[in-house]
Amino acid sequence: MASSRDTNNFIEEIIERDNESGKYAGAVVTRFPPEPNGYLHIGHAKSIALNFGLARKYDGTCHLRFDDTNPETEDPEFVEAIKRDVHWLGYEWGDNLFFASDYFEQLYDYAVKLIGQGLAYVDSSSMEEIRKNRGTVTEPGTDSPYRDRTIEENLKLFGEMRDGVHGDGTHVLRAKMDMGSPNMKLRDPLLYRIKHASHYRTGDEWCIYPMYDFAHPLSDAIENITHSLCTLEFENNRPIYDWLVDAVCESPRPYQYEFARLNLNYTVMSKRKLLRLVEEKFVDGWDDPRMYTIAGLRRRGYTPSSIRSFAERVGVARANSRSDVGLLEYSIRDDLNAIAPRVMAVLRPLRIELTNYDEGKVEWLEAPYFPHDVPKEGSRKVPFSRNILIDRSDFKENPGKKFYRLSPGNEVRLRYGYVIRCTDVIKNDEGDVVELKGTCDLDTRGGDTPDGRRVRGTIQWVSAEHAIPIETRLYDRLFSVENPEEGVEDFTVNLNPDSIEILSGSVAEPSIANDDPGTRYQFEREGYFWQDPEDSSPDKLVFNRIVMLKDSWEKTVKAKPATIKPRAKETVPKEVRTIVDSPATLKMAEDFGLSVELARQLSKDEAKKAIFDAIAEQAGELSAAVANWIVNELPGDVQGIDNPGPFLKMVAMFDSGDISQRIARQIQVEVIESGTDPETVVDREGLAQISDPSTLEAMADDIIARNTEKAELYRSGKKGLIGFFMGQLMQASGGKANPEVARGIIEKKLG
RNA sequence: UGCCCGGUCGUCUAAUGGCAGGACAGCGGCCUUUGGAGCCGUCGGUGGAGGUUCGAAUCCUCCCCGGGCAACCA
Repeated sequence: MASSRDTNNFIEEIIERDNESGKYAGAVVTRFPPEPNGYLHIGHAKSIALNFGLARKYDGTCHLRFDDTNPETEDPEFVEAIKRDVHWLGYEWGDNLFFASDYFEQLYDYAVKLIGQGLAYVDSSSMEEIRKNRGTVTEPGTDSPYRDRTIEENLKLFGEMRDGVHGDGTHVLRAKMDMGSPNMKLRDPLLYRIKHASHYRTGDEWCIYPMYDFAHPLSDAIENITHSLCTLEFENNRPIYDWLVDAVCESPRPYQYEFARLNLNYTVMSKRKLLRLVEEKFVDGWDDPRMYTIAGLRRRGYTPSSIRSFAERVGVARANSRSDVGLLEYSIRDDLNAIAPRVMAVLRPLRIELTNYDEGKVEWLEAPYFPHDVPKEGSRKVPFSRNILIDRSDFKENPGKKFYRLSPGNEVRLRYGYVIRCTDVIKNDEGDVVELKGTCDLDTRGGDTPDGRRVRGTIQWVSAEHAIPIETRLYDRLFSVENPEEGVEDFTVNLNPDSIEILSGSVAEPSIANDDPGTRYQFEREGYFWQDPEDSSPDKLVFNRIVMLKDSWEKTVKAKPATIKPRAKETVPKEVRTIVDSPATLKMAEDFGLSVELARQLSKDEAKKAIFDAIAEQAGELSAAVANWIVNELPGDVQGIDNPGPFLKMVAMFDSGDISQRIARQIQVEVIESGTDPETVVDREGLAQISDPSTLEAMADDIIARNTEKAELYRSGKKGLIGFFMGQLMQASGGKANPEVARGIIEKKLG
């Protein structure tokens, strides 16, 4: 079976079909179209990876286009931030950096053209009137009184709008579509509005600005985009896209495809909610390492490649979904595991004095940067001395059964160091452990036990006199529930109060002083860390925890928190519905010998019922078979059957077993459309059904002989494999085998 | 309540009428100088009811559930 890596998502399927048909002569041009009004987040990263990834995969190009059509919210600061983020993620747009605002003149010309075609008009209604006339989801809208203005008048008014003679909100340009459309987006969508506002790129050159529905499709068309990918909420806008592009664009034209946006559990994703977190100081800015903005992830220490592989792993589909943030964490661990040097740091130090180790003595022990299973070289020396700092959590005065670390009287190995034993516990007046005393087995330098005794625990440590003080910042999920927005008025009530813990008294081994400040480490047994790019300095080293290590110890200790989610509630119909069939339906069933279900389905479908009604008489005894075929096998786009004779004959041939259903399906379009005698088609193509048992037996023998393992599996109980054998046989016979007979033979032979 | 879209292991995603597969998570084991990594195993799914078919996750009907749409935002 194919793995997820080499199966295509639905967009790749579309592209490959288009490449095969030569629709765009093999060209693939995508685009990432952000509006420069905020920072990019991990959801955008999915879209970026999709669009740029597709271009990369199909040897195409991906444009970076700023959709800057609303001067009131946009800012050049965001343009730079977005460019930086896209670039950081590892994608290049080369010369293909565009701005919708560069197309304003061209878009204006398109609008004029549309007016000239009678497809757009200037509406002078107020905002309230427009809103009122739009109707509701259940009621159609009503036409604007300005809808029938002459082309000349529209042209004049639109020109005046551009020239600034009208005030904000006095007129808009609308597409003349359909105020009665059940799709509300199509009720004469607005194309241009007047805004006497300065645009960050075009200044005061314009006082009318195009709306998304107008600018976006036409910008795609201008740039010769082939596949325009957006999120699901734009689905209802697609008809506008098609309408506009068809109106002004020659083929091959771009097409819009929608996919599901990324949602992550334990966080919020929308720009507005992220903005609230920043503005109300729940976090410390857009690049707070707890934020799933690109800037936040970058500062936290995520690598671009980890985000790309995350996007790859979540995939692309059309079903709304909420991905597990654990998958993102897996992605960064997976990435860093292979590249991050291991060093030792102690987050919450506890001193242990090794009373048998000479005071003032220092040994520099060899410590490899990578474990045996990471194929990378390198090592450094770490100092060992009488006073050692270990993590408080690695000592337990009353250890449980499965606690393998240090406890009074017991041994633990100091990684790359010695095996030590705890001899004394020193407490303060409050009874807190403040220091330990112990001994060091001098024969175990490097960690090996010459006598072969087993030491189960190994912990990290730092020599007290050589320790480098650092601050560590431990991040946890920003929200304490999977879906912060669910069931509450204000999502901020679900904020996790412990999403950050700052430890000012941590220490690290001295070797890190010589490293590049951008180094991502694994602090052994703690997690992946790197220096905070904003707050860390040589005087005060500050480390962010990028992600914890997977910890199966935590899990065994902590009583499983209630991860038990309420099981999907049973779906019981609110009321038991009784289907009441109309007398006409029952009569039809009676008259033609149809099952009630079949009659019901047939009467439900007007087009199919009409087809049946027209030929029912002629069908005679065959009427039930014909009705069945029409309901279940006739393609939905068949409008009518002009010449029913051949079609009836085909059904008869299927009914009598002359041809298989598969073959009948195969030839039905030709038979219906051209009225060819089905017998002619069958003879010409040699499609007669094979029902002769000896022929089929020979085929079955052959297939079974070539698939002995599968046959064995079948015999041992994997009955689903019958489908495999049937498929093989149908393929071998060109679809002509009588399936019923064939199945019987296979089942008998596989016994 | 109108229209549109969707519903496959706990999560994400394949299977395009023919073997329900993969990844993450979980569980168990092996290994281990990181309670990491790795390796092996395992648990686990087609929302429901009918219909068509030799055969349905896939096609048809009805029901249930979820999402989107009534900004001069995108």
